Amino acid sequence: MTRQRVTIREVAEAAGVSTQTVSRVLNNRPDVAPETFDRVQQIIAEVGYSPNMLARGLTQGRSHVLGVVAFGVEYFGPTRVLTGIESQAAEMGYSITLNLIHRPETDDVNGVLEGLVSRQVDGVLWAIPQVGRNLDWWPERAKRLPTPVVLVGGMAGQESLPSVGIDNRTIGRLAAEHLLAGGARRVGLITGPSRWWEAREREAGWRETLAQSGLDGVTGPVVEGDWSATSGEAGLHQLLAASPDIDAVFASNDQMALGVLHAAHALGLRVPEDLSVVGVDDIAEGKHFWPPLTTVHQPLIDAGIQAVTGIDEDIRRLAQRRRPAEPRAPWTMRLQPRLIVRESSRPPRQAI
Amino acid sequence: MTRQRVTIREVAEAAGVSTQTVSRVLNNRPDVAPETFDRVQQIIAEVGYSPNMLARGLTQGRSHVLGVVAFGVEYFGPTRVLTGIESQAAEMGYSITLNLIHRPETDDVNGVLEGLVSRQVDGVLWAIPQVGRNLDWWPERAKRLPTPVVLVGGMAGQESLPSVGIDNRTIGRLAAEHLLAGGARRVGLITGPSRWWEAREREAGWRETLAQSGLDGVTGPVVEGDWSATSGEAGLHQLLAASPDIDAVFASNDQMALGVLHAAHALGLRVPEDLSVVGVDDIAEGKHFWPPLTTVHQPLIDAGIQAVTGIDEDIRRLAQRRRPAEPRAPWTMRLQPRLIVRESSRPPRQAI
DNA sequence: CTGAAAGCGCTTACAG
DNA sequence: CTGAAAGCGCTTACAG
Repeated sequence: MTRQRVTIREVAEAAGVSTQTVSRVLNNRPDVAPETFDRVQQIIAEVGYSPNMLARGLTQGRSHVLGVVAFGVEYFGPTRVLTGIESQAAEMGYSITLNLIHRPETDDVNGVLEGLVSRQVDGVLWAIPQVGRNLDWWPERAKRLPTPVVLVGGMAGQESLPSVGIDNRTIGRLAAEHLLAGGARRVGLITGPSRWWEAREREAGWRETLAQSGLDGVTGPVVEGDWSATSGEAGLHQLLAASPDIDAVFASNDQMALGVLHAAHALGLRVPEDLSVVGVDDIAEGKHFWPPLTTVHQPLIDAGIQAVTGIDEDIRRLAQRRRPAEPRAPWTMRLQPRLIVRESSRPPRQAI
Repeated sequence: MTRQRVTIREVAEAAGVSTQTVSRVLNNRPDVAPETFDRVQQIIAEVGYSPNMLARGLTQGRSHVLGVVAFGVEYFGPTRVLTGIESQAAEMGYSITLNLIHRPETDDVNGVLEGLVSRQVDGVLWAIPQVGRNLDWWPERAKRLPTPVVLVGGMAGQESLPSVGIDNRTIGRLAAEHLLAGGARRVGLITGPSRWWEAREREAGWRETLAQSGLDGVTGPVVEGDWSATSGEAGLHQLLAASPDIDAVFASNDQMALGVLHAAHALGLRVPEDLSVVGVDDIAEGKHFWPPLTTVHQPLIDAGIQAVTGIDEDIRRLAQRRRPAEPRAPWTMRLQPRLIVRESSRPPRQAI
């Protein structure tokens, strides 16, 4: 931990050139004599020089850092998004600085934005779910930020800001269609917290699809969980209390679906014979639940990748146009979920 | 996205003072007249000034950034460690820059170190598991780094580098003791990959404890998994093939334990009556497995917190002593795991 | 193809 | 208590 950091100046002296020639080599500029280029590069390797990105950032006015603000990292979704962001960022030459928010609705977020601006990040990736009105102020706030912002994750409803999200309504639709195809006549729902936009969208997709089926009474009771397995477990009890004849349950995530499976076992209900169960997320464990869980997969890694690709484009545009810089128009990318059929749900019946 | 960034100079002009007076206010120096202080601070608020950390870092020679290198973030362990690191870092005024490594044994890691040095991080938190010989070169490499390094996570064996880890041997011991107390007479093991130091330590603790029991034949067969539930499922089959009379299984993580539960159901084995199962990690879902999983909890969030606290201390020491800077002696912190008894294992028998 | 000068936005001694 | 000067390590025009 004791090595003295070597600067461009020492490299220049050792090579017998000026510092900006070294700088040219560092940045792979074409206008350097081949011999000079090689000599400098050799010295760089010899002395183990590596450029000071702080200094570079200061002169260039960009840090090559992306600020990522994410909702925890203990949940499946955020983790996937972050994985996509990190790998794509590395790919494109960005570092990321990570801030974790644990209560998406109430945590003060101005402080972290300040911090990111202070650090001169080139762009901000906002991977916080829309809960209550926690995104209402965003368009206004974003305008006063000196960098592009991209919303990423579940929300795809923000028309006024660049965003990449998942089509949550289709998630509900896929689940309901699958349940109907398996012969369900009364489908209960365990939704996520109603303040969560994603939860409401999934519910809406579920509700629309069941209504369109024309089957009488197929839309069963709805109870609100908190995404935890424990709430899914309690949820099944409530559902059965409200409507003992339900033969299928859509849980708005896999954890709650796990709770449902657990409760069903405890009650002696057979899954899927007595009760079909569908979750959302496609967590790795789902394949090994008992029985293996049918679920709806969200392409969240992709969402992370697309968000980085998109913000990079925004950053470049901003850098090109001289002041006054104009961002490109808000863009939205909505990725499609995919049904994964396993054994917790009755298989589609053959058409007669 | 268009606001012009305001600098210390403009604040100084607006306040009618010099830039270093503004700097003093920014850094809460005592030697400023109260009226001046207030006036400057008001202007700062008015114009929405926030300091450029790149410039500050350049002059101060420290970035207030911690470089975190972690093994993925799709697994439970790394996620917990990262959560601890992030919260403690925020608490202590550090930002973190995150690099993810997906293959801990083979991925080239020099590039990410270079990158961190370039970014002038104040310290490096290395949260990569010890697999094969991937840590052998570390002590040598660390010496040539200009910043402190702390190893964090499972490994606590590195005497030559500061580190905070979990006592993995005790994990194996706790599991084996619990199984013995429940009356197990033949205990199989599904271990993690043998190239993983953590897996070997857990196995050693398990083996020692069983041997010390003096019970003949209590040490059952060992099969090697890859941490996945799928490998746990296959593992139980192999274990039974090798020794049909096993009445307990220790799985080296909860995912593999889940696979064991799955396979046991499929085979019609009752858990825990026919087979006691114990895992490691205490993942959130474990409570809702069927039956709820007995496991060994690792204080990984704490490990992350302690790592940040420790490296902060190292950073401060390094900053105080003028060159030649001497790091404090390598320190090691080993945190203790904790058994969580649920229903997948037979309860301890009463002493006669 | 290469270098002398200026500057990015701060902080650190050094005067007063 | 406050300011003029220098410098952190680079890059960006500008000359030649």
